[in-house]
Parts: sequence; C-alpha cells; structure tokens
Amino acid sequence: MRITKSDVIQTAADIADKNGLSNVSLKAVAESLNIRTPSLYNHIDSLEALLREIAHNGMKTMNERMMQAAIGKIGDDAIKSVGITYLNYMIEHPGIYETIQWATWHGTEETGKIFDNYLSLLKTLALSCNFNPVNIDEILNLLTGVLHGYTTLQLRYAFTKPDEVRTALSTALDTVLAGLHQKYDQHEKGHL
Amino acid sequence: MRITKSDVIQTAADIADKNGLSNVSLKAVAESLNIRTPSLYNHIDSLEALLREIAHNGMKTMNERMMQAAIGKIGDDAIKSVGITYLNYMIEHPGIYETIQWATWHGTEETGKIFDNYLSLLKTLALSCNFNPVNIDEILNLLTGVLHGYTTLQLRYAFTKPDEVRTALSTALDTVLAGLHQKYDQHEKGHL
DNA sequence: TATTTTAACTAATGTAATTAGTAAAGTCAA
DNA sequence: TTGACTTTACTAATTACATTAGTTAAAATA
Repeated sequence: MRITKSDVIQTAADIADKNGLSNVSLKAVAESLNIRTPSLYNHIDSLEALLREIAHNGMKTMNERMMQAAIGKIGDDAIKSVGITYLNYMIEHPGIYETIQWATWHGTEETGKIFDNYLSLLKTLALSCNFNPVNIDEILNLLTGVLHGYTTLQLRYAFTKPDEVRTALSTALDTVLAGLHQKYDQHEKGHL
Repeated sequence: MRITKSDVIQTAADIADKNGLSNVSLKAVAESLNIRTPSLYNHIDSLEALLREIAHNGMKTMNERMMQAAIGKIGDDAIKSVGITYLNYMIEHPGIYETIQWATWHGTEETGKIFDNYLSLLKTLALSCNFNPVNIDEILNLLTGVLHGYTTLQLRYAFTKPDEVRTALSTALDTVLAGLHQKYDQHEKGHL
C-alpha cells in the first residue's frame, strides 16, 4: 500500500507508453496508484520534474541495453548492434522515447550527463572502427544524428512492420559506415 | 484592431520562437494580441489545433524555401543546399521547429500531406543524383533521417556557432552521399 | 516504548482551457 | 441608406489540473 518514488515514475512511464506523453498528468498517475494527487508531492517536485525522471530513467535503461548489445563486438558490427538496440527500445517504449525528446528541450545538466554516457559508448565503438581519431567528433555527430533521425521518422512504421524497419536501419547504417570508412579510415602506417 | 486567423498563428509562432513551445498558451497569445482569451475561439478550434497550425505553416514555409534553394541545382549540390536551408530555418525558428516535432506525434492527415511534399522534393533531387531508382525509398529514408537527426542534435550549438554547424552539416551530408554513391550509383548501361 | 520521519489525507488556491450567451461593428443586397 | 446577416469581440461561468498548506496516522528507528 505504501508507494515509492520508483513506483511513481514507472506508473507515469507506463501511461506515457500506453496513452502518449500528453496524457501523463498527476491526476492520471495518482488514479493509477490509487492515491490522491497531492500525495505525489511526497515523491516528486513537480510534473515537469516527473517527466524529466521518466526521460532520465529511459535514457539510462537504453544506455545499459546498448552496452550489453556491444559486448563482444567491435567496429561496424558493434555500431549496428547498438543501433538496433536503440530502435528496439523506441518500439517497445514510444511514450518514454517521446518524453526523452521532450527532455531534449527541457533538460537539465543531469540530462546532459546521461547523454554524454551514450556518446562515450559510441565513441569507444567508433574508435574500434579504425577511423582517424582526429575526426572522431565529426563521426560521432553523424552517427548519433542518423540514429536519432532515422529511428524517429521510421517509428510510425515500426509497429506494423518491426522486422522490416530493423533490417532497413541496418542497411542505412551500412551505407553511412561505408561513407565514413571511405573518408576517415586510417591509412596503415609504415611497418616499424 | 480586427484580428485574423493568420495573426493568431503568427503571434503564437513568435511566442514559441521566443519562449519555447511550452510557453505557448491561449492566455499568452491573447495578451500579445490585446484581446481576451475566449475571443481566440473565433479563429481557432482549440489550443491543440493552433499548435498544429503553427507546425503546418512552418513546414510549408520550409518546403517553399527548400524548393527555392534547389532551383538551378542538381545532384549532391542540390541536396546539400536543401539541407543547409533546412538547418537555417531551424536556427531562425527553433520554437516552430519544436512545434513541428510535436506535430510528428500529434499530427493529422494534413500533417502527413505536407510532409509528403517535402519527401517529393527530396525524391526528385535524389533521382538527379543518378542513384538506381529501385532503391529510392531506402535512400530517401536515410537522407530525411540524417537531416532531421543531425540538425536536431546540433541545434544547441547552432546559436553560438551557426557557421561551424552549417559547414559541419555540409561535411556530414558529403559523407552520407559518398556512402550512397558507392552503394546505389547506377552503372552505365551499354551504349545503344 | 518514545521519537522522528514518511507518506498519506482534506481543504483551499491559482491558472488555463473551454463553453454559452450577448453585443457591437463590419458587409452587402435591395 | 437601411435592414438582414455575419463576424468578432466581450463577460460570465464551468471545468480540469497543478500546486500549497496544514494535519494525521502509520512506519521506522533509537
């Protein structure tokens, strides 16, 4: 009968996934939890803060899953594997992903830190592709951009044909990686 | 003293650009126009409908600018020119762009139609790149994805260093186009 | 067991969207 | 120009939430 902060966030996240971000209200969350609206303030600071917590939780979960997905892989394989994991999370949790996008505009330093963890993972993997480290930021910007934009735009098809969208993403990443290799691959240094 | 629907949309769009989407309220719009909130209902159906109108107006304006930017150009040049125009609009009108993203989740058929016009422009330009038409949808999905994702993620830097972000986008598009050419360029058919 | 914290509650306030009903000002035909 | 009609503004009232204040009971802790 006693409720924790984590319960509140989970419940709100579920509502977002089922009914969309715009239907997440303190009233709706409280009803789901069978408590009165003001009682939520024992766990959260405000509706905005709750939304940010949903986003942060989601981002952290994604980061963990992507790290798992990268284990035992390097180079293009690792990057594609991470990309598919990213897409899968979005398909499973569209409401949370919507909240993450909301947090892009309403984020705090915390939001930035969690995003940096994601960048850090991608950076390690990109370096394992044998790209010239000088260009690593350029490369990261392109990879994160493609991942975010491609998955967002394809999400509407992802519910009806998830497998097609997954293979399409893989193909798209192949194309981008081909461009990256052509442009940024390190030339073999002379043998010592 | 008399106000038109277009005035309402413009005013709301200005508020979005200046203060962000979350500060667009009927109250704020009415105050800017020096009328009472309920009077807005003579011009719009609801707050949601108003936001959609902001998005649709913005998307149409972007489409027009991108078509202008493409005139007299073909191939990679045309696509890069369109991409820079896309980015420029976002820098000029971050609030409208935020609203367009909102409309991605809360859109109507109208939203889809305007987006299709954008796709149609890009399709024409992509075909002028000499890609194999069989793969044109794949190519479009990648191009639109990169454009959306890259610009969204770079927007935060775009206000302080707009020129750097612009050239960086150009470079990123070069990379993607290199990948696309490597994979999808049509081979010369035998001479007839 | 006594004390302190936690987390629930009711009651009250403030803000914003929306609806209903009304009046004034503009439009247009006879 | 006058009178019907439409448009667009208004006030008043309703509703839905978010949020704050103050209170109480249960849980945790010492």
